[in-house]
Amino acid sequence: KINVKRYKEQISMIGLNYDWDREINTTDPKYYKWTQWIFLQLFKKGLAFESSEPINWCPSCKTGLANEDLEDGKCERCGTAVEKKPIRQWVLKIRDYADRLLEDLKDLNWPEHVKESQKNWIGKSEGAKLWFNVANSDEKIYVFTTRPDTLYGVTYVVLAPENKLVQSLKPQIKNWKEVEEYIKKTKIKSEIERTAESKEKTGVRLEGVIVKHPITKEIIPAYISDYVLGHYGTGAVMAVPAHDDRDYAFAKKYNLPIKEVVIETFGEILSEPTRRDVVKAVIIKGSKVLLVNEGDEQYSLPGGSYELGENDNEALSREIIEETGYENFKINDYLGSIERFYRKDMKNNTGENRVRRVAGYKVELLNEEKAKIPYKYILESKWFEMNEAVKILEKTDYNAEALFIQKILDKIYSYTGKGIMINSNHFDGIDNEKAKKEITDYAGGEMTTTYKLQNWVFSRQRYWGEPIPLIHCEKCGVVPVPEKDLPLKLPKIKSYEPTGTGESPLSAISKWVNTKCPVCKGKAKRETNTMPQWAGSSWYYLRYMDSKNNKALVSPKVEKYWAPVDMYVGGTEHATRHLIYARFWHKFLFDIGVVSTKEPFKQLKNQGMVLGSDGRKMGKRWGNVVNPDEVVKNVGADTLRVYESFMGPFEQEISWSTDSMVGSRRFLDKVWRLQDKVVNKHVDSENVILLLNQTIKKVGEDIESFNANTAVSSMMIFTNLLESQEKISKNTYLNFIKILSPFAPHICEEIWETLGNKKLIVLEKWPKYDETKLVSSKVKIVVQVNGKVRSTIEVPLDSQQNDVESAALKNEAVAKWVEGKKIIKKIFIKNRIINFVV
RNA sequence: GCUCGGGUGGCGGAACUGGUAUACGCGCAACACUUAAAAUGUUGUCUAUUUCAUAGAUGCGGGUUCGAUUCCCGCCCCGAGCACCA
Repeated sequence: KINVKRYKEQISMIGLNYDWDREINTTDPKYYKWTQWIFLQLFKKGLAFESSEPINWCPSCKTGLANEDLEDGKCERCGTAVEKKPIRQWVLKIRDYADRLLEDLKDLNWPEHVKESQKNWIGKSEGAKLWFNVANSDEKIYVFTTRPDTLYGVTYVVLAPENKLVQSLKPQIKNWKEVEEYIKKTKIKSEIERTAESKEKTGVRLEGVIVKHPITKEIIPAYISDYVLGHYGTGAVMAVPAHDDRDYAFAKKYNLPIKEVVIETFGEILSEPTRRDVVKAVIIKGSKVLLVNEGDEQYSLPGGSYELGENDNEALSREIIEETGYENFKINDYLGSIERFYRKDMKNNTGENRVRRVAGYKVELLNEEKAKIPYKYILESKWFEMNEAVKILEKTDYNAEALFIQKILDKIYSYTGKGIMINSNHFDGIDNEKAKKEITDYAGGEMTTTYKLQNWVFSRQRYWGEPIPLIHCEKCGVVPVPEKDLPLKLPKIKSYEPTGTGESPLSAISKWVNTKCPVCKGKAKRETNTMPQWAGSSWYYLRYMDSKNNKALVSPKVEKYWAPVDMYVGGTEHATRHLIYARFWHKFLFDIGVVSTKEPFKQLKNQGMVLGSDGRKMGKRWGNVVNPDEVVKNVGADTLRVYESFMGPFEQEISWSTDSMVGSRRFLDKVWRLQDKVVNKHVDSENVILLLNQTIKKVGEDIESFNANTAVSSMMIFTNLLESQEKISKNTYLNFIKILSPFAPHICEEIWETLGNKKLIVLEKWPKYDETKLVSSKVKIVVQVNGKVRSTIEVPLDSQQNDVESAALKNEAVAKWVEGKKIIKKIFIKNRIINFVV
């Protein structure tokens, strides 16, 4: 109460006012009655459920937290690293609204980055659900994948350590001890540790678990690894090392097979090409790579086509020796294949339409010894820096081969792009995008959608918070508190300390906890968890519309009149918290007919924070807080208001600068002194009349578009003009005072009264500007020669091209540049510019 | 790594739809008023040069155009969001 009072005082001190009749307080039982009412509606619609899954637990605050309450895996309030702990809790099914929350973003007039944040947070991902059978078991391993097209490339499956399936498979797991240990180790790792170690993959094979590939029926191994997350998708993945970086890293570490099923294609796909497959070597020496000269300024990687019966290694070894002469090398990583189409008419072609499957290998040169007698196919070879070689190859017919070098440079060996299918039976040759659905169908899976958005952990084990209005009855189970009994108030209590056991402090108040079941009148206990701080703020804007209504949270008639909120201003930190929760509740209230709009806030703006003069967030920590009381005392409330308006764009963070503030004070002093020039009857010059009308227009528009800084700037310009006048008409001055009054209400009221007005200036209407007096009868025209400004001339408004031209050419500064030259072209834009091209 | 913003004087920042870049304010300098200071006013203040002028500057490099802070392509830097999301 003390804080509210103080805050109101400060607000009033700087001349801001609100309709305090509508004031609300989310902690007032009269208000939270309706917060509880909304919860009951959610409960009745099955959107609130009890769960005891592991959730984020802050050991310092001793309470569970929602995902949205974390920052980098730490508690947003105290910065403590959260743990995963199974706690009985109430959860809201915000996920059921994920699609609508995403879809309806499109029509909102919100800052792009806020929409983007919400989009990321919701994290919609389309793919397929597939399953793998486990031999000698009824269990199936379900996986979610966005790449069902790569199903033939699966060489193992991985379960999240926390996946329940691991427990069900226990009888078959021969190395249970090892597996159990790994699960334990994962559990104690905090979320941050788990992601921090992302480079090095770890895991344990589930020995004895025989998994069958759904199509090929091949037996593949199963692993658990913490690179698979329990709470996303199905908590299990099919691993395709050839087409996923993470699977590749894991496969390399545990020596698992890598099977390529999608390859990139180059060139246009031809009908009836001749096939001639080749194998190519990326021979590395330090940061350099060897290219061979194919003649005609064409370079390529060494290598060539297979001879009868040769496998990749044999063909490659032979080709390297033949083309480069090097004899001692080791063939290392397979770099994947590509398919390259060569048309007849290409530079280095022998006259047939040809397709080549090009397989690449990384080759290590052991020493630079060459064969004594050169082979007849030997080519001139040359070492290049790898990134240089990429550029050279890209200019040749062999451009596709640059990809192999790029893979080494990027250190990424899996291919995640588009292409055509290979090694996939009858799906070979088709486009991988097309294969997604076809292979899913063939494997008996289904296309599905997953979200990153987690359901909302809605209960807290704190005292402060709205009690969740539910009753646990021994016979009837969970029963809602009857609506007529709302609000369910918090009991008075001595100790607010959290218990730390995962139970709220309320659980210790037996008088409050023990109650009767509203259904069977038998023994029952109250729910002791409370709601998070977000609950009351998720709908408060609706209560402003009808703050005193005790029959409904808002009457439909009133809601129809006011809603939705036209302009909502808040900090950017609300992007993935309050603004998601409020949208969710609003949509729910829409579904049950309480509100008439799908979205709560039509337009959103993020105000930029005023930072300390050191550029840091104001706070005790840095001792850089600017106290408004002091500022008002020193320079006045109006100066503070003008300065804050003028300092910069509304949405931008700006450092406070007491030094710059004097400009605003000087401006107001000037305005004050202008009173001395005011004369009752005076005809202002055309300049003054024009600028007055322009300024009225601009300030009005700037206020609407939140550009207070340019509004103030234009008023300063006008003031400067008035200052240069001997006399000013009272009418002009008073019109100006009217438009200044929202920025500097105190001084303007004073001037208004001094000049003989009886009523307050705030009651005055916004002045109208005269459309006919916005533009001068003469305009300045910029004269350019070859696009360079050479002079400006003054001509009557709306002068025709001919008149402007002759006037411009008479101008000395222009004539100088045009003299003796031929004018090729003239560009004329009315009232703006004339440009001679010579 | 992906996505979204942004980069303009010594500083805060302005510039409509491609049409005089640097408005307005701060700071700084000189001058006027004053015994002096403050306050106020006047003038100047992007850079270089040969300073009545010319040339070059809106993160860097290209392009389109008579003309680009504005549009297109490639890069660099800063801020924000997400991040082993299968």
